[in-house]
Amino acid sequence: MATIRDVAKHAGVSVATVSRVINETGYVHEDTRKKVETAIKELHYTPNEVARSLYKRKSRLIGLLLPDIANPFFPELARGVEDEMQENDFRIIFGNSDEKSSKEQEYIQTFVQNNVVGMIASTNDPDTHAYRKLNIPVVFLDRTMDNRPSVYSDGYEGGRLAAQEIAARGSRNIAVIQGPERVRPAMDRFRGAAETLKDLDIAFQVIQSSSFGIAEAGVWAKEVFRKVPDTDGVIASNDIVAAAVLHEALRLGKKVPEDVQIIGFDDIPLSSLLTPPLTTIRQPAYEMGRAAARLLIQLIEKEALDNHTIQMPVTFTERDTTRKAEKND
Amino acid sequence: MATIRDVAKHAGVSVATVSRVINETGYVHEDTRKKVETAIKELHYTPNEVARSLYKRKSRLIGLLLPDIANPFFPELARGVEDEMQENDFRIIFGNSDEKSSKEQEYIQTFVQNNVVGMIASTNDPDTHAYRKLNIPVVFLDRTMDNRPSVYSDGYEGGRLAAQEIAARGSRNIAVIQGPERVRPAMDRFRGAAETLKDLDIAFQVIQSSSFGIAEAGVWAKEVFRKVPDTDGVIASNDIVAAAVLHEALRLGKKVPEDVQIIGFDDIPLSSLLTPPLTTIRQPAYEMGRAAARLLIQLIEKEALDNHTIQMPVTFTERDTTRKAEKND
DNA sequence: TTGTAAGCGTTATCAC
DNA sequence: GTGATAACGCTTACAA
Repeated sequence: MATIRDVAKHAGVSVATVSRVINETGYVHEDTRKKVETAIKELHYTPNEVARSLYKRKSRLIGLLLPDIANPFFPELARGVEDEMQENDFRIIFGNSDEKSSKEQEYIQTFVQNNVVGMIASTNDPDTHAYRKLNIPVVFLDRTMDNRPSVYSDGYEGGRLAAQEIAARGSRNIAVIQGPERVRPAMDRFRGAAETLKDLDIAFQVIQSSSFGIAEAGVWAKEVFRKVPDTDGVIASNDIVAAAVLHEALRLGKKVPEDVQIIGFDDIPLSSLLTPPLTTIRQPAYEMGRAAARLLIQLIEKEALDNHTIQMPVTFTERDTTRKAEKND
Repeated sequence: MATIRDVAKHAGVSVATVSRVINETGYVHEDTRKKVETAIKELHYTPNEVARSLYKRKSRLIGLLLPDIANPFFPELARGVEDEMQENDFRIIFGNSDEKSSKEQEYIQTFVQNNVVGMIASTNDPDTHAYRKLNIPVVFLDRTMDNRPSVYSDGYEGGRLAAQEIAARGSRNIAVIQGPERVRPAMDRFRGAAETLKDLDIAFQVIQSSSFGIAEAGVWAKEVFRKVPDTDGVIASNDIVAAAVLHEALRLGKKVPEDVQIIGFDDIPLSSLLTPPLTTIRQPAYEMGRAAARLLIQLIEKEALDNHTIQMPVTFTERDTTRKAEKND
């Protein structure tokens, strides 16, 4: 690899001059600039980012910490983050936390060891010391805490919508699957749904689920029909679980949506490919990722405040696991 | 952030000594080691990886380049890579190429600028100059080239299996969806299926598809039933497309698998949640990711040869979009 | 407008 | 056993 010295020698100037043309900083004569530029071309020189990072104490790297990229909601988020970062010449160091604080700490540590300029995290404990003591900006994505920069969608409203719409479509004995307790958006959704159902005076039962994983989804689905065999509507904690519920309902010979209506959360890409296509509360995951990246960049460039939060809209996405609404216009 | 100098001062020794205890290199008296270790603890010192990387001209970072993390096959791969790397204290800089050579080049460049010690890539052109000139090991994953370190599964055999099994289950007018032409595994699958069908003397028609994306899958699915309305078996280019085909078949009122059998490729996590669950040719994506990471680590540590290739088995995963096999034992 | 040299935080060589 | 110190490749005062 050619270094800045090689370029300087080749162009017959000093390294300082080369640095000046690379960074477009300070004066440099047009002729010398040309010389330097051809030298750079000829030697295929590209600056060593590590040396830069060492001197400036900041890199063009950001850390992205997600619970589990294999969970279909997160790739969309990640893709949004990556696209926005890529367009702004930032690169991403990526890690999965599995919701484990130990892995999280480990990644946070290596992020700072690598001089990342910022971090995007989807964590259950945004308030821990580990984040507070960081002197780089952190944007919390999806999982979020008040008063910290974050991008999320309104889980409570999502839950409310789900309850309202499934009720409006005639379900009267509803099973609500409650997501993992320590996952804030899951709890928000649950609260939104439960409170709305209560207000509407509609009977519902709660099924606990302790994870969002594909592996366990089938278990929660079976649990639903074991605990509430005659349910005519289920509000699932996310689309994976909803898909599993749909699958189980069909397997039991129930008609969807005639016998049971099902509403999911997230609108992962495959939801529309299910049969029947899944009605769900959509979160704009890709856009959330992009928004988080944009916010982080603003924070890095000090163009945004430290408590900026962005709430994205959730939308009722009507497909065919719910019946047509009863007249309500 | 505390530096090695701070630690040295705090412990009343030289930086050299601190370095020795950190890296467990050279002699250091038990007592001084203790002193240094407590100093490290008290100051919460962690070595600056950037400085290390600069001096040693190698980091603990590896580059991972995938076509599109939002395509459900790749998160599994990525997760496998990440888990293995994480366990070996390597971190990942991640990028999506969108199969675009320009993005690919850009990432390769920034990977080397950041001193990555190795790279894992899923690319259509593993043979380009961009890779050949690299002086770090590269493992090609899924998309692969002979004579270069790679991990992939046997697409040809997969195609053969799909054809054989769908034929054994009675399909006689088969639609084979051919994946993108420049994607090698897709072509291998197609060849495997087409040649097998030819050998078996079974009629089939080919539907071209130019991408693996979720967005377009529905288009190819419609195409299938437009071009081959009376087909009784479709071999899809991957599970996404298979899911779309299943969806479309059901929408058209066809019975699956009675009227049409469907076989996919990959076995993405959601395939088993479809109704009916999708029969598919499974690739062990997660294990492939892990294997690629392991191989790369061996290459980095010079424990493996430069042309080491690992072929993973594909397996016929029988679920309910195919009929029970006709007696063939 | 350009060059010299210090410094970023490490590791490794060489004396002691 | 331990400590100075050069070096990794860059940026940026400061001088010229």
